[in-house]
Amino acid sequence: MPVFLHDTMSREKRPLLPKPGRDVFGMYCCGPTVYGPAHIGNFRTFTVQDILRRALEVAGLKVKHVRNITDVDDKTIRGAQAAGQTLGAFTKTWTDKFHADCKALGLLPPHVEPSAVEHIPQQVAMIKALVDRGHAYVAKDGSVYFKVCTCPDYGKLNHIDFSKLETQSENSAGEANDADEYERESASDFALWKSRKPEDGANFWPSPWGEGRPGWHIECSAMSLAHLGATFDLHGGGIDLCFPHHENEIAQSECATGVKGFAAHWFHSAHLMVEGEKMSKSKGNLYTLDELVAKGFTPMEVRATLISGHYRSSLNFTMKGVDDSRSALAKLERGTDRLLAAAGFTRAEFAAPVAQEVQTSWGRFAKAWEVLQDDLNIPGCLGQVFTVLAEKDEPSAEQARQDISGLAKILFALGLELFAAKAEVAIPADVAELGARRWAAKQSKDFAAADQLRKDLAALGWTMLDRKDGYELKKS
RNA sequence: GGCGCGGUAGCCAAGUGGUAAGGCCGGGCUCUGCAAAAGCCCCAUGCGUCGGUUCAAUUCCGACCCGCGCCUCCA
Repeated sequence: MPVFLHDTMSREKRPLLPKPGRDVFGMYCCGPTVYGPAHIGNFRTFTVQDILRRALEVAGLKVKHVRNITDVDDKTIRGAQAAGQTLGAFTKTWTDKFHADCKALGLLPPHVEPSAVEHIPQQVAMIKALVDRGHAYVAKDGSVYFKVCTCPDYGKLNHIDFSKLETQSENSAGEANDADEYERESASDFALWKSRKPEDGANFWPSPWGEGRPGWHIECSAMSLAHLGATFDLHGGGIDLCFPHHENEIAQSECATGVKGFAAHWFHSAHLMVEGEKMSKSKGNLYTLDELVAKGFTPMEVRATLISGHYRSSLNFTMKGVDDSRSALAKLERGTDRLLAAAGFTRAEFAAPVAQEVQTSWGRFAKAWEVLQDDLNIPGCLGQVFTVLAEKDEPSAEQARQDISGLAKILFALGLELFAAKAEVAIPADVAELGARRWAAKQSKDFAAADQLRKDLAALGWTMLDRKDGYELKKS
């Protein structure tokens, strides 16, 4: 059975399969603008996309996952100038940081990660096609704009009838939407090519219309065309990109290639709230992965938190939520350990299946997989996993082996890596000594002394956990 | 105004026309010198409000209340 997913354009849940005659499922996801560290809101979207890709692979599809790097726009140019760096050096710094964060969060690298700067000739070619076909015009200053009124079905993704729409007098940022100011014929028209301005510094490229740089929307159209063709299977991004970015992509691509059906399926994920509030710079709640790690959370705990809600619902990210995820992951590990013991396997034998390998057995986790396949219901899937792990009857070794096969695939699809080596917390010498003395006191049944030493340890912020044949010191 | 999303226990969060998964927290028990850890058990007669359809609605329909998103470059 294929994976079913809600499609933004048709507003229906539809099966995900490659186009007839193709054997690879092509998916394009709008990637980060590399002008600073990505925040957890960005990573929610990328994590959900990662799980979709993993689930498709577990389902047996060959997937080509393309996710771009936006490395030229207002923010990257301004950032590079503020840092006194070239655009390339500046964006490389943040691209590297993005990759490091992705790896920590267990995101599989996309199969292709195109850079906008490296696809400027393709963008120019696409703009030229739009001009030649009468879908774009050149303004006095050499900028090129897409002429929305030449695209009759513009608005089809967002179900907006643009011919009837009154243009707003200002945008969401409170700035005037003044067509004249931008030399546009209509306020709905958008820039394909921006003529060179002094503040762009060294960041300009040649074009038939003079020096300048590409507009934002055209990047994704050109890169998806270059790597997936005029039509492909799925296009994803955060819900905020639905309009205008994705609407514009459709218009540009379909008008430039003359081929309708740009993306067969549109996949949008909802936004993250933080502690009940919308994330914003002014509120200072744009957490980065580093900030959460500094608070003592592991990236895997952050990942588990980011997927604790359905992708189409906004999720309230809280520190308590990450704490909850920590406890839940620990419970998942204990349950997995029990199952491994019942199957006669070691942790080392519990490896994630290679992506292309399709094992036949789901064991008791068939239901969990079924739930995940239904519009990527991650919380429902995890609920099923816990339900099975909590079942009373001890499974037979054979049953447990089948279960392990299913569980490994589920956890691979979710990208949840268990049993990661915990960071060793250095134990100060004085704490270690108190611990040793308490253990000795306990062994000699001097419980009064042992209790006092436990209190001393607590005063230093440490907890002592007694085992049968030893003890463990943990920071409390 | 246009186009959408959502309101389920203390917190988070699935789901269904036939009587509410799961996680966290909390409580109880077992184990234990103590403390933990672990295991077991308990924890919504209720799913924003009011109507309607139905043998039956949290689930469908309508109205209303509340929260949220996008509407020109924010994942």
